[in-house]
Amino acid sequence: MICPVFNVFATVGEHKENFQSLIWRCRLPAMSSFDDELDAFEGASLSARAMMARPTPYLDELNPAQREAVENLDGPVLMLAGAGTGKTKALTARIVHLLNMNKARPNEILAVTFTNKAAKEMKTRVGNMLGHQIEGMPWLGTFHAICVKLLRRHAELVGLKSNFAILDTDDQLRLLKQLVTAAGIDDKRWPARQLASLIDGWKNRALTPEKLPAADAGAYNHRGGELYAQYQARLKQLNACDFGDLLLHMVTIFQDHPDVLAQYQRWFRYILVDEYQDTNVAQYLWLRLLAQGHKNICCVGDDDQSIYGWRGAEVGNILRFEKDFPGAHVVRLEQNYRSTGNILAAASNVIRGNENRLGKELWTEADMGEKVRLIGHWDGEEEARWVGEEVEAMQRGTRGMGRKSLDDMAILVRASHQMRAFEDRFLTIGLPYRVIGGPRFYERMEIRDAMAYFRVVVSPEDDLAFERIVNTPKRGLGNVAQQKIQTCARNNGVSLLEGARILLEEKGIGGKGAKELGVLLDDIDRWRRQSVVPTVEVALDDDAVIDDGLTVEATRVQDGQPELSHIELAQVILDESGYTAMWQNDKTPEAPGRLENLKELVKALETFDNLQGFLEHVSLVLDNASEDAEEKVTIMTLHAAKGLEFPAVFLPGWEDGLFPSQRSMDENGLKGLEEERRLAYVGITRAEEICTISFAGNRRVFGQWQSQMPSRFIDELSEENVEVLTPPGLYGHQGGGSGGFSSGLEAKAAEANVYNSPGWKRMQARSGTYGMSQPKESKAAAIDMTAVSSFTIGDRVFHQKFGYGAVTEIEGDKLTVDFEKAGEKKVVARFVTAPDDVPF
DNA sequence: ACATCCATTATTTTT
DNA sequence: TAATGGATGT
Repeated sequence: MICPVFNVFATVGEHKENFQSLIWRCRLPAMSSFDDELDAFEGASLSARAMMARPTPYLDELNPAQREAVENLDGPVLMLAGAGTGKTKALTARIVHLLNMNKARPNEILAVTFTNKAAKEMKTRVGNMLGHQIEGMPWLGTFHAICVKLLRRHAELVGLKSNFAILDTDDQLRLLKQLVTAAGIDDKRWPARQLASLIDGWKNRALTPEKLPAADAGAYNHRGGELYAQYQARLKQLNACDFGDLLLHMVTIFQDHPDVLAQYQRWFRYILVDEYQDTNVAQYLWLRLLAQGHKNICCVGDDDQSIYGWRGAEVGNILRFEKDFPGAHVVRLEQNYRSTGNILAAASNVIRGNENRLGKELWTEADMGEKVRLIGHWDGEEEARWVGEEVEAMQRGTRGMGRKSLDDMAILVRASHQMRAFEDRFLTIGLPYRVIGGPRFYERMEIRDAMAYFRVVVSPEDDLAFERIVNTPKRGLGNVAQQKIQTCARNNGVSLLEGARILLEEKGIGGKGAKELGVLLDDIDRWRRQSVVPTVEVALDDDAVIDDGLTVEATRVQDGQPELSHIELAQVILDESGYTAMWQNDKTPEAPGRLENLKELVKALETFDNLQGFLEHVSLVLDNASEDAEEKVTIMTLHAAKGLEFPAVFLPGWEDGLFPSQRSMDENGLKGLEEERRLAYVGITRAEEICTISFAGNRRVFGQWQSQMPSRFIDELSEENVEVLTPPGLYGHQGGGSGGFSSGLEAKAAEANVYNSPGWKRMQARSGTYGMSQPKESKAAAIDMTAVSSFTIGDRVFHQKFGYGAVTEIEGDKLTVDFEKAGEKKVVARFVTAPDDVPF
C-alpha cells in the first residue's frame, strides 16, 4: 500500500475513470500549484469532488504557523521551530500531506534526520497519521544510513567495492596508529587521536586530501596532509571507509558525476531535513547538490539549539538558508506546548544574550506555573545529597507540586564526570536511576570482538577484523608473530588471513603459536563452510523486486538451508573460538556483564536474515535500548537530553568554568560561550513544570578542591521568574552579602545559604584567594570505609534500608547485593555491614 | 608474553 | 582523584 488515494479506488466504482484522470492531472509536473488543483476541483462532478477532498484531519490539529509550514509544499521552506513547538508533528504532517496531495510517492521523498531514534519516531508517526503502516519510505533515515545505501550503489566511482566495510572509531584509530608509527613519528608527542580528530574535522568540512588547504595540511607536525592521504589510500586498499567518508564520498561522486547527481535530483522530488542547525559542511553540500534542481527542500531547525559546533556543525548553514535559497518561505514556530510560563521566560531571557540569532520569541498559553528554582550548595556532594532528597520528596508528593514518577525526573549535567556524585549518592540512598550515554552497545569491547569474528568469517579479506581477533583470546601470538604475518601477507600481496596460512605452511613460526594459529584458521574455514547457503539461479521473481525506485535487483533464490542458521553460527563461533570461555574464566567484576552483552548480541541477530546483513546495519543502527520496567530517575548530559522533555528537571553544576565550560571559552572564545549559552537554553527548555538550577561553592576538580563562582548564566535568568531556595536546616542566616558575588540572583542564592555560614567566611579569610582548602564537615564516615569495603562475593551483609542480603557482584566500592526483601540492588560498600557487626 | 608500576591527563559524542 | 597507557622488569 502506497498512498491512501489508492484505497479510494476500491470504493469508487463507476466514478473510477473520472477520478483517476483527476489524480493523473495532479501528478503532472505542471500541475503543481494549489490553484491548478482547485481548478480541477471546480470542473469535476459532485461525487468526484467529494472523492477528491481527501481527508486531511491532521491539518486541523495544527496551529496556523505549523499549518503554514505544512501546506507550502513546493519551493524552499525554512521552518524555525523553537523548543517544544511541535516541530516533529509539523514535519510528519508535511510528509503525510505530500503523500495525500499526490505530490510524490513514498519512495520519492528524501527525509533526513541525525539519529536513528528520530528516524524511527518519524516513521511510526507518519504511519500513525496515515492510519496504516508505511512500507515504502526507503529514504527516510539518518544522513549516514542514506549515504551508505547510495554509496553501495556507486562505490566503484570512488574506488571501492559495493561491499565495503564501515570502520568504527576504534578500527580507525588502530589504522592511524600503524600509519603514524610507520611514518616514524613519535606518537607520544603527536598522538594518533589528534590526527584522527583532525581528519574527522576535514571530512566534516568536505575536504579530501587534494583539497586540503596548506594551512591544514601543515597540522600535526607538518605531516597531517601526507598522513591523511595515506590513510585514505589504505582505506581504499582495505575496501573500507569511516563514518565521515560515507558523506564525503557521496559529495565527491555528486560533484564529479553530474549524470549520477541528475538522476537523484529527479528522483527525490521533495527533501526534508530535521535538525538543520546541526548539519556540517559536507552534509550541507550534499543537500544543496540534491536540492539544486527543484528546490523543494524543507529544513527544520532551531539556531538556538545548535550545540554540536565542536563536532563540525555549522550554525551558519541555517543562518544562511535564505541566501542559499532565495525566496525561501520562512516559518517560525513559536508557540510552545511544553513548558510553563516561568520556565519559558527564564530560558528566553538567557538565550537573549546571544548575538548571532535569527530571533524567535516563544510564548505559551500555559500558566506561569512554578518559578525556576535556584539554590546554592556548599560543595558537590552536598548538591547531590540535596537533589536526592528533592527527588524523593517529589516522588512522595511532599513538595506541594503533586506526585511525580521517577521517570518524570531528570538530572542534566554539562560533563559526564559530574554524574558520579549523583550515582554515588543515589546508590547510598537506594534511589533507582538510569544513566543515559556512556559507551554505546556496539562500541563495547566484547561486542566489537564478536563482530570482528563474524567479519572474518563473512569476508576473509577483512584485515582489521583479523588483526583484532587473531590473539583474542590469547593464542600465544604476540607482537613478533603478528609482525611476521603482516610481512608475509604483504610480500605475497594477500590478506592477513591468507598470509597467515602461507606463513604456517612455510613453517615461518613454530611452537604453541603455530599450533593455535592452525586451529584458528581451520575453525574459520569450517565456520565459513557451515554458513554457506547453496544458491541456484532461478528466473526472476516479480514479487522479489526491491522497489526503492532506483534499481530492480535480480534475485537468486536460495536452495535449501545452510548447515547452521546465522544465529546458531554466531553461537558456534563465539563458543568454539574460546571467546565465551575467555570471559567465563575472567574474574573481573565486569565479566558477567560482558557475557550478558554477548547474549544480547546474539539476540539482536534474530531481526536479521543473515550475518552479512547484520554487519551492514549494525554499525549504523544498533543501539542499546534496553528498556526496564522499573521507575528510575534519569541522569544524562545536556547534549544527550536534546529533543527530550521531563516534567521535572535538575540542572546542577552551574558554575563558571564548569558551565560554561572553561575549555569551550578558551578554545572558541565568544563563539564557544554562545554555544554554551545555547546549551543552557536547551537544558532549561527540557523542563515542563519544574526546573531546578543549582551550583556549589566548592568542587573537587582533578582531585583538587577549588572554590567555584556561580555561572554567569545564572545572572542572565530573569529575576521575576526565579525563586531562590534555602536548603532546609543548614547553616543559620547571618545577613549581609559576602564578597565575591557580583550582583543579583547569585548573591541572593548565596545569601540564602552556605556562603554566609561561619565556615565559608572562615575559609575565605584563611585561604584568601584561590586554591581553596577542603570544606569537609561530613567525612566522619571515612574511618570505617576502608575497614568495611573488602567484601567478597557470597558475603552476607546488612543495609539500613534494605535489610539482609548476599553480595553477588563487586565493582570497585559498589556492590550488587541480592537482598532478601528488596531484591537485587546496587549499593556503596561503606553503607553495608557484615551482619555480625550490627548491634541489636 | 605477561604482570606490574609509574606517569600522564583529564568536555560535550547523533553517525 | 581516577583511569588509562606505555615502559619496564620477570
